[in-house]
Amino acid sequence: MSSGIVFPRTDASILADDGDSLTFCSTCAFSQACLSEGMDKSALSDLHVLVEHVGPLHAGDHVFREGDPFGAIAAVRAGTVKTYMVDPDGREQVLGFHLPGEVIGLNAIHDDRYPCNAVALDTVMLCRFSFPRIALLATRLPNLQRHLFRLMSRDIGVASLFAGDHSADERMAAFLIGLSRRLAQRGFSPKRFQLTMSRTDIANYLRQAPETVSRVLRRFEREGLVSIKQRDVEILDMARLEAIALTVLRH
Amino acid sequence: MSSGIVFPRTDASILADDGDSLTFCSTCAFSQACLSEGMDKSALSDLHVLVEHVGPLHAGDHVFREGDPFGAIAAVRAGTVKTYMVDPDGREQVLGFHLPGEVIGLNAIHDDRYPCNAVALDTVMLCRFSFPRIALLATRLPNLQRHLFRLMSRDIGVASLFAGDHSADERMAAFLIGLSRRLAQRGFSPKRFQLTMSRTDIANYLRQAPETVSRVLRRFEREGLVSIKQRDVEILDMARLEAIALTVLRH
DNA sequence: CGATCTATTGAGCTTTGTCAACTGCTGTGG
DNA sequence: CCACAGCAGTTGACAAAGCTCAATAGATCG
Repeated sequence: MSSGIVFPRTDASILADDGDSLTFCSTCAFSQACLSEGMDKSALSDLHVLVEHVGPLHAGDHVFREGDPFGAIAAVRAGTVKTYMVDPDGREQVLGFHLPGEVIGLNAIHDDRYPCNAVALDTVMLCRFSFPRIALLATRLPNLQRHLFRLMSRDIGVASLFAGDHSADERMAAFLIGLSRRLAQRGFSPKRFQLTMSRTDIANYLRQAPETVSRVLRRFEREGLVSIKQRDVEILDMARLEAIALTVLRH
Repeated sequence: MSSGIVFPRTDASILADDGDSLTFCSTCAFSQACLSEGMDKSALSDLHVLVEHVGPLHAGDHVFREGDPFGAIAAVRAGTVKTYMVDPDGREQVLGFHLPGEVIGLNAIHDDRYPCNAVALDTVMLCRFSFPRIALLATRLPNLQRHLFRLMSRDIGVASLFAGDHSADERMAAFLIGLSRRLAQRGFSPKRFQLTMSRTDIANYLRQAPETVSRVLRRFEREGLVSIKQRDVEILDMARLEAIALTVLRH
């Protein structure tokens, strides 16, 4: 990391938790969410029995590939995972970027195969949960069932956010604000963060040409909305950026 | 209906089932799906206790509105339901069209409110399922839980289908093929059907101007792919239409 | 049978994509 | 340590897909 910005994602204190994480796993998405939804400690320990800690994966390593038989969902503990499909012409379609605390693989339940690829963009740590086992456990733990339903329900909505027809500016603003909020939710700085994905990936995700992404970012910078050095982003005018993103994000 | 085409959707024999439907409900989405997934008859009767049959609703009637407290999901038994959101500028965004056999409201679980509006486009019959009750039942009936997970998982994928950047032709072809396949799945003709939604709604759903929709449809007609009289569609060259739709639908 | 709404068609324009050139990192090997 | 290769990102000029505006045609419903 060449700049002076410190990114908690790679903070040693989080990685150092690993030793204890099988028994407590303080950074695991499920544990945190389940606790906050009132699940008791004994239920949590049930949950941890079926957790498999995976990683570290390195940039380019795949978590799963399109067509693989579905067996498990995974919570991202550290790093960024990109999900994408390859269309019949061989063109890549980026479906999403998944940050610490987020769960991938929920769209594979339907036909028991992963419908997309998932690849690490940087150093990634995961918790894998066998789906058959977590589903079985969910019949005994209504709060866990509820949590799973809510996770899936949210993904339905998220998928339709960027489906609207919005201008390049609106999409980019929404992308940056979205990242900022999701990072903030996990305790990272909402104003300064790193883009772990290439411009090409961002462009693909936003359904634009990489050139358009580049132009919009530079214009945002000229207008004093953000400061961008390579992949390091600083949001300078959150309010104005949020205003641009409003039609996409809706709040 | 002015043309000579008969549309099973409005066929008297289906509507006439209504009297018996509370006890057997042969057209109910859940019943059929659950049966086909190996759920036994006694489980089904449990399910039917918590079903509330709603309808007929008429064109323009709302099933639920954005912000309403979430209480139930609903399976469409007859007719078409359109889901849409209204963005901060007051512009409508069509999220989807829901045909007989399809379930709406799954995206409301996450924050206990419906995130969108649902309105009948024609005469609509519904089965409403109290979600708290069906979730509770699902803890006793693993097949029901499984069915719910699969329904939600599928919706995640569907939402991202039209998110790609595709040409007007590809989107329209995918829209028509998609309708055709979904109707076929429920026993309707895959070659002849009615567009229950306006051109404006189609355009909005496909993120295009109504004029573009009109032009593409007319061109498809000139090229011998389809025949369109008002809202009655006949697919003349399924193979070629599917080929155009391929990059969107992926199979 | 007119009023109104929906759909179609044409003309011009805007946004964004495409193509091409160039810059500047990063990493490797001499 | 520097030179060079290779890739990611930026910038400019141009093209094209699709949008907007405007006018017309057709359908529906009282």
